[in-house]
Amino acid sequence: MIRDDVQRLVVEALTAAQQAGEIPLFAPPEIQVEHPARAEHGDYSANLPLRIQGLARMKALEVAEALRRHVPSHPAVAEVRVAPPGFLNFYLDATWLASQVTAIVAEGAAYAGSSSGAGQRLQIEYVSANPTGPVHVGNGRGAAIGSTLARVLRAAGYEVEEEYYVNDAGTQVAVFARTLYARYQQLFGRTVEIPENGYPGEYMVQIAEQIRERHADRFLRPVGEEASPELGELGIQLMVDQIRDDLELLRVQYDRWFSERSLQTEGGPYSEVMRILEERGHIVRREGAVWFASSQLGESKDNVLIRSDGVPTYFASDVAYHYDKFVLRGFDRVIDIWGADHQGHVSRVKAAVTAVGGDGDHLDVLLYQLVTLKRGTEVVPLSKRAGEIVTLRDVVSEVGADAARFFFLSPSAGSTMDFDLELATRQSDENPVYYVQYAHARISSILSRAASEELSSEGAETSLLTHDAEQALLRKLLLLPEVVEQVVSSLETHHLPAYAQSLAQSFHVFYTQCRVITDDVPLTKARLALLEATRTVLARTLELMSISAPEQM
RNA sequence: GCCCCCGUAGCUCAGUGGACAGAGCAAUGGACUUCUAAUCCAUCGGUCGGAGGUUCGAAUCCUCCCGGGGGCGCCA
Repeated sequence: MIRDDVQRLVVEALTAAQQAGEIPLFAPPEIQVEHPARAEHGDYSANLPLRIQGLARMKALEVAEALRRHVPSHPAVAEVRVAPPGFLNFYLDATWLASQVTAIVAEGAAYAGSSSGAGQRLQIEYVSANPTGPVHVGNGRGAAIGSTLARVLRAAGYEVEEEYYVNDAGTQVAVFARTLYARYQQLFGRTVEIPENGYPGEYMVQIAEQIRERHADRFLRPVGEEASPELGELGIQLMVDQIRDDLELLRVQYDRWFSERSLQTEGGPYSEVMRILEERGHIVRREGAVWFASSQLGESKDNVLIRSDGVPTYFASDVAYHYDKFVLRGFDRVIDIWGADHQGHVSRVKAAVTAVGGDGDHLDVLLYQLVTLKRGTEVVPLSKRAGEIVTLRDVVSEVGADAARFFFLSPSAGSTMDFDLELATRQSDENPVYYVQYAHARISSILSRAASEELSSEGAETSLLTHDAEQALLRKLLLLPEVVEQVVSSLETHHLPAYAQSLAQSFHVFYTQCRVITDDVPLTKARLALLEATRTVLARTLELMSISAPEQM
């Protein structure tokens, strides 16, 4: 991408200036090239002179002047200027800029891809909500972030596997099974209370009904006896099916659903990690429990792996699960996306990964702040145990997958977000996703009209694209590869909706100021080429977020 | 008490070492006989929570304080 070229020019200029004896010899720091905030400062800016003024024992402006004299010529760069207090500013060539539309259209759906992750296998795990209830709005945020990140990382060349970790073991599942059996018995007229800390939600009744429909009274046992384990398993399976369906409504699909219970088979990952930890001296026994001696590894405390009642903790499963990811399946990188309430879990999992033979530094845990659901100013409780359960399905069916995804992706993961149902269901121009999609529909409309008039961009003379609005749009088109790279390196997906909005804005301004189809055939051709490039980039941006790009609205 | 995240325009949020702090929405005033007005243009709006410090340069880094959220050895 062009920014890398500019960076290279700066490096070459420094080397040449040093060889010419105009700047003393020293190893240069990292070269930073950025977009100046103000257009008058050019398209790209290097702060190198300011950063090396001390090393060079020269004034920054003198350094900048020396560098400027040695910047090699480049077809994309029209001019290089020195600006106080010591910036080196690069101005793109208008004709070169316009010529990029051809390159963009040629790349098509592959535009802004790269090979920076080529050859690396990456696993990304997200949502992984307990299968004891439907996924809620907060899970939706993790789902949108995770699935988008997976797409972007694939675009950057990583071999990505998306996974959902099904917590089908442990106490919550047992409580789920007891609740289900109570509901099931109720369907047959028995007066049975659901367990005290069970799951009161209506969905449990529906699952019980599904089971009754398929299996009639097969799971009914004499009064007072416990349910057959099979009933609980069946219930979990039905719950997982529903979670899968709900997530698909948000256009989220996994490569694999990984069962927690599968870790605990004889000689499986769970017993394997316990053996490894024991061998390496990371186990202590105290107060009847088995602990991971993480305080020896710099953690603030030890953590329980097996409770005094003999039941392994969630943490123990997680260690086994990450052992499976890193050691057994050999992923080069692993990304976990968790709600911020799991924050305390991060460092101990990393420590454990390293302790069982992986590398905790190859694990990135992305935390997103929880979502506050609102109706206007009123806060709606999300808890699975509260009376009103607002599921992800409810929200998606109200506002649509496009708007839901755009909403979830817009704020940075570290910011808490309010999801206002009232605002999101209002399908008005306040909703930014329509603004972006409308740009795509407008472009499609013009292109189809051009096609019907047998006009095309073939043989377009792109150098005619000199209007300010055209040039601004062109600059925006060139930005997507940088945005993608930023998402890859920061794992922050919120840059995508922001970019989509600013790209749409540049297009709408262009649309207002420049008529595409006119009697001026050469200009019409050039502008059709620009439209094709814009549609390519806009569609690509939306596709990375799994948001649809409508032909008409 | 300790740890993590957040605090930026009326609201929702970008910007996390660069040049005079931005966007959307809201508010106010304009623009359609023209390829989609779900659009565009203009105006209004900020002691960047507070105080010190580091730096050529701080919303950004460091220290302390205030406010909101989350977490802290046998829940997940």
